Amino acid sequence: VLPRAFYDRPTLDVAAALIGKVLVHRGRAPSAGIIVEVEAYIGESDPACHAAPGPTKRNRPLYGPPGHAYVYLNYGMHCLVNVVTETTGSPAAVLIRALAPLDGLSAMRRRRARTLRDVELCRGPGNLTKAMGITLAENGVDLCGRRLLIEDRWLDAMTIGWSTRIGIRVGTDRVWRCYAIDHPAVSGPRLSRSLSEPIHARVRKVPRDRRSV
DNA sequence: GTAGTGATTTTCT
DNA sequence: GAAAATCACTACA
Repeated sequence: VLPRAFYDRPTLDVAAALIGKVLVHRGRAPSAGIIVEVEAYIGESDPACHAAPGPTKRNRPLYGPPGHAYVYLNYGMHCLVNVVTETTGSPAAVLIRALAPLDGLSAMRRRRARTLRDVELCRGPGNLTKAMGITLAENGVDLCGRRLLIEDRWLDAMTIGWSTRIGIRVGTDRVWRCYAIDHPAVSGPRLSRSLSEPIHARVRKVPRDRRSV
């Protein structure tokens, strides 16, 4: 299980290191999935970060200690889960956007739809919380506890790439989306080897010091 | 595969 | 009262 020190670092480092780690929810019906896509939201100067207006009741977990969950309701119907990074008082987090399902697939189908293929179960930030059974009840929980946590398992290496963040109207200039290249469970437009020019012109290879697994 | 549209509720102004 | 870090559905190529 990742210790608090893992989250107590620059957010982009945490984002890159999360790809290939395993999100585990031990709820009523335990489930787990490999993280394949994340986005960083950093500080009050980031217009897309919920800390942009300064401290409010809603964004309180962002200002709290690292290694806690920040779950909120988006568009009135989807729960989105973030992991809080950086030291107390420094509001930043990494949004989990997609997982490759690993354990508890039948529970995921029960919570979503029985007909879905494996790679569709946790593709998209709203979809993954539904599949994993993560709700507003998990807002603020300590990821160093036993209910909701992230594990470092012995898994195959993944090649990661970066792009601009998707699904937002502001702050689209920052290249803070990190994902496993060519993984079918990644949401949104994905790189295709068949295209001579990548869909995301801003995708680049990750620097050696940001490479994970 | 892409494009358009509506659901729905919390938060903050 | 507007906006929001989305999704599923439809139509169409």
